[in-house]
Amino acid sequence: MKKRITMKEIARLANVSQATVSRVINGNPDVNEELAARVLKVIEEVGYVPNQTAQTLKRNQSKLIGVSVSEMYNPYFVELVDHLEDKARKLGYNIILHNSKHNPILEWENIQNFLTRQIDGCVIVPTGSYNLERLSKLPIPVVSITQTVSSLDSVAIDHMKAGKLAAASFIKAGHTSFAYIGKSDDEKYLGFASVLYEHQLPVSDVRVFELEQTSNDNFLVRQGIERHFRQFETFPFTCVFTENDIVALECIKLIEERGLKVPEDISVIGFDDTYLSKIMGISSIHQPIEDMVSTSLELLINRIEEKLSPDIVSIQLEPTLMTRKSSNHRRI
Amino acid sequence: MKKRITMKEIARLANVSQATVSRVINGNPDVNEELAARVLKVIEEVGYVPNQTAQTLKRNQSKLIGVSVSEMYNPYFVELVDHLEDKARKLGYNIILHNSKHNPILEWENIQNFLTRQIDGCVIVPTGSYNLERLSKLPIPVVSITQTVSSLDSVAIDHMKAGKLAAASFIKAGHTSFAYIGKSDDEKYLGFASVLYEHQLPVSDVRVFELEQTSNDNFLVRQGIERHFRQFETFPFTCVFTENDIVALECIKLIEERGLKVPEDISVIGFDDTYLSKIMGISSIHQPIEDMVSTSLELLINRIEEKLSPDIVSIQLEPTLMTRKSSNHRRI
DNA sequence: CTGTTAGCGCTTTCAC
DNA sequence: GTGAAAGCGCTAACAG
Repeated sequence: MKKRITMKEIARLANVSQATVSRVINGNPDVNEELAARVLKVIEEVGYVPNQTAQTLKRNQSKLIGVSVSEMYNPYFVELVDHLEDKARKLGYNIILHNSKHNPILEWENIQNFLTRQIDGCVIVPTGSYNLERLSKLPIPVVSITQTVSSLDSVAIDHMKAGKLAAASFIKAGHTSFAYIGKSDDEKYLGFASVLYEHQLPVSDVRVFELEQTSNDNFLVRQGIERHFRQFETFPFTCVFTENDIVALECIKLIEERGLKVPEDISVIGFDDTYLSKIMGISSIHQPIEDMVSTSLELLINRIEEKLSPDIVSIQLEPTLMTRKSSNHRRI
Repeated sequence: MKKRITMKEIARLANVSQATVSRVINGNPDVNEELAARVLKVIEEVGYVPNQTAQTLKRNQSKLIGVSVSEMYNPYFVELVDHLEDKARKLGYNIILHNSKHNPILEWENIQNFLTRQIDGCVIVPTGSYNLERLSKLPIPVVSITQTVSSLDSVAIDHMKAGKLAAASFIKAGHTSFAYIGKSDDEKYLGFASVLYEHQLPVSDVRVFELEQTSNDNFLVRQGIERHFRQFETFPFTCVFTENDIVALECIKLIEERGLKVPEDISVIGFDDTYLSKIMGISSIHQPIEDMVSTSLELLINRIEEKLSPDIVSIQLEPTLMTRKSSNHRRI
């Protein structure tokens, strides 16, 4: 490797001390203008860039943020990463990205790697609860994004509220028989069910379909839904709320392959409001990604700079329902 | 910030010298077993992780690879990033990600930032030719991925061949009138046209539709295609080859909104073979992403380790056509 | 086999 | 205002 130019070299060329070069670079105001100009000129000429590694070592801050997401198949997480990168850069930080692939072991390895890299803080989409305990004991701040967890600072939407929005929308459109595809212990579903309950609708009749795969592999998602749907000659529900947009899309395709129409026969509402739902005209619960990212980063950086009381901060943002073709139909 | 534990501290606790701790960590075989065990025990107990920043400074290698992609909307690039991260990690490297958003200025800023971070090498999806010159003069190796460029090492598919595959497939299915949506100076199109020419089909009649946006915003893609399509009462072509899957998808939607059927009336072949085409049953040119990523990384790392002759390496991989519903129809 | 020492590139007192 | 010097955490000769 060609040797990179160092500050020492700049100092030699500009005929000043290394300390002065450092001062110029860091914008120290009380450097003689002429000297500063000379240094800047040399820097420009040789295309010197400071060695941030050395700065990190000396300053004991890397300006690096670890980002761990649980997957990249769902476009929702991609948008998250993209905004995190962009916003972090604007705040003077870089991100170092890891995909934990829903694997807690890999997640923990990644965290260790982050530590090794001297990251200043970490934004994480947790794989589950497996590492939360250790995560909260890390010597650096950690913010959980998209999931509210009790042991960490977190920024997420109000999932309960999201479920309520979907249910309310279905009820308003005249639906009386419901299905939900996703985990039954998810707050989305609790919110969904609670609204039905409030309207004295038979919550116990809601068809809840649990899937092993809800992303990663569309074929498996499809198979999972199909397995559940196969048990019905005719569907005992007129609307479906799904855990994410990928599931919603596969669900709609399966319904249409039966010769039924969406939304006329069955309405569908997805989750995440990714471009998948936008392209395909699928109604979906919108998560304000940019807000979530800005909020997370602000929170994290405040923690890094130790400006906050030690209490855990838990921020919940408002979901909104984007109604599109797939649920734009009134029953009876 | 809580003070992180250092090697010195481990040395003190294990009652050995710092150098010995270093030897143990780096797996130096000739350390007394008993000592090694003692050191390992302390490391385990206090949860010590080495400071890679210091290692970087000392060893003059960061084990960091810069990755710059031109966008994240097209799922193709996401897959690329995901595999790069995964594969790099397995090779002992981490990636630092930047999105240049098709902006050469931002791209160059990102590169400078990479340099600052002491990356060992860089994998880039160039925004265009704007920075290629400077890129080739960097003190670290750079590999262009997905695009073959003359001034840098590169790994890409044979775009010419890809265009040929699409054309050959259309011709075999009996098509005689063609359209292409994408840049006309793209090798894809050159390959496409060359096959028509070989078959004595009227190349000059091929409808070439250039788009300003081919990703980023589906609505704009849609509008772009629509603007071109609007000029026809009936389409003067029976098949369309598109620059990427997003364009293919929007194209199909617009055709179907006209009451035409895909593939019966018009066949469509996309590009990239992303999950979009898989979900939607769109025929597409497959790029062997994993191969491309492995090859790029191998090449890059060989460069980093200076095991290669200085000649520019240009690797072209084979594209394949994945035939799905959107082009699965034989004319007459 | 193990400890001592120099120094990676930078920032930051501390003198002058 | 500027330079000299110490030291961030680690590795790698060099001695012993």
